[in-house]
Amino acid sequence: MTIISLIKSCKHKSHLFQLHSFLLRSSHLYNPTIFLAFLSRLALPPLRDLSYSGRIFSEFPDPNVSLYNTMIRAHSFSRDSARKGFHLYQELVSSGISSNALSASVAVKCCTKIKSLCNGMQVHARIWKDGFLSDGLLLTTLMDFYSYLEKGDDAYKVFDEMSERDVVAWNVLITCYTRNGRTRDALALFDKMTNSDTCRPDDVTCLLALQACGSLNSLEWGEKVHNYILEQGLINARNVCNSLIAMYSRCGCVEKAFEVFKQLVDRDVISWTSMISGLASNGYGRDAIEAFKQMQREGISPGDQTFTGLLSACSHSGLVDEGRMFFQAMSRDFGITPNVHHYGCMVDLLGRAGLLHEAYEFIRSMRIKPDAAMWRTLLGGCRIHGNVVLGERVVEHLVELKAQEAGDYILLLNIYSLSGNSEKVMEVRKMMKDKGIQTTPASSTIELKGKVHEFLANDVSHPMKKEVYEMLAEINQQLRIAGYVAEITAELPNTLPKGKAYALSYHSEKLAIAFGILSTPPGTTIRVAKDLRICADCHNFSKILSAVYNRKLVIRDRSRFHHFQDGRCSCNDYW
DNA sequence: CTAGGGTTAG
Repeated sequence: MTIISLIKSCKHKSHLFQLHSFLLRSSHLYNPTIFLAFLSRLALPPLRDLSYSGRIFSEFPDPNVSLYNTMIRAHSFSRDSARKGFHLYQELVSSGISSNALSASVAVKCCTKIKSLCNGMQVHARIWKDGFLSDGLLLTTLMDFYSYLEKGDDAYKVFDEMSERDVVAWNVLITCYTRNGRTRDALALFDKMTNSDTCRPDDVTCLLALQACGSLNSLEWGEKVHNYILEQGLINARNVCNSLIAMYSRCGCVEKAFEVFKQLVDRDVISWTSMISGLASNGYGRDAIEAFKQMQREGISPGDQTFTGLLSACSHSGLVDEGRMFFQAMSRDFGITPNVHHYGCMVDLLGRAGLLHEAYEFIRSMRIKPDAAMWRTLLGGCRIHGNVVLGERVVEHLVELKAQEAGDYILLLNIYSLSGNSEKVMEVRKMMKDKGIQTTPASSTIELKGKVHEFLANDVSHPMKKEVYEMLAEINQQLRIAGYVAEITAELPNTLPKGKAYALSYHSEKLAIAFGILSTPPGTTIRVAKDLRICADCHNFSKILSAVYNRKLVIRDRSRFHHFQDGRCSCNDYW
């Protein structure tokens, strides 16, 4: 008994090693209970040592289920070892030792890590055979497995067949919805839980709901969840507060995010990172940098995502020198090796600032292989600065990666169009047609009374389409009086027979804005989220609209926010 | 016979 508590109290691997030789000498190690305690300490985090524990496990004369389970679990923590974990499970199953529900649970976990549907289904079949289907914990793991592999229907099926469902099972179901593009259903589920008396939302449920609100740009929903959190006294949970900060930031309300941040007493890296990223994406680059400095003064060390936020702050605000400095400091002073996101921010930073060749050289000098997203970022820079030569070269890289998408050709098209090369524009158009490149229409969403309305480019599906189009015509007229001229760029993928200017006025964001003007009283801020990048014309349109209609307008792009007010935009020339 | 397993925010 004392030996087991001794094992449990080991804080360092070296202590465990010392203990190991003692246990060997005193032959305590052949006691299965003691051996299990020792193995668990050595194989599981925080002291996890796979090779050492693997060796003593394989040397143990007659391993039992628990020892196997511990080893399988030990392998389930990382992608690299999870395959081995699954093999151990197979070994266990064929060894004649009877496996239990826990064995299946940790095996499923391994399958999730290696993303192997077929292995997971094998385990599922075994669970069925062994009659473990009444084990809630095991089924929750299984649900998470299907959800992670984007097999939503299979996850729902498991949920359906569960006899008892606790909060965690519900939470996994919500996660499954958000992961598989059913964000609105996730919120509906949250609602259902608040009204049920059997399964009330806990902190994790709230955090998942907030995540959904953030991705839908649904401020009203977010506030509703916030109220629920206050009512239930969940506001003291740090994970909930951190999610609130992220939600408000993602809805374009940095002020509210900051309020939550201020009231949070024990801020961790995630709190700071959320705040920094929120400030960054909303155009407060300098404040993001200040926050970063304050964070260090308070003794919180930054993580890799903190730098992603910080570098994107620099790129969105055009702070080139600062960005370069932080990028260097990151590995030099903080020991964080740059990842794709960091490199991407730097390419964006240099590209937006017009240092296109430097950006190109930067990509070539990277220690990782550039992915399509990286080249696309540079292509965006070429688009802003109208660099045809480099743009063509970048597209070649994308072709080489076999990753060209419709959006890439559209960007190239824009670049040609900007330089007035209409022949090339036609050529690209033809090429897209020949290659059969499908363009999915852009989408913009706007929330009204808790309901999210979606508009596509040239949309005719909305129930209020007639009013919306009439409103847009009226807005166009009003804006023209104020000097708005539709900018003819070739942004639109789907060319309509009636010509560009026509098509241009039916961009999805304009429809959403018209709907917003139509259905909210004057003075209400209009919040629109768009899945792609806002185009120059819509940007200009929004600027003038904010003055003429005296409205605040917040548009969330695929990467950032545009706050329009009094004829100006928060991002100035860096659109 | 013990113990040991599930969701989660940047």
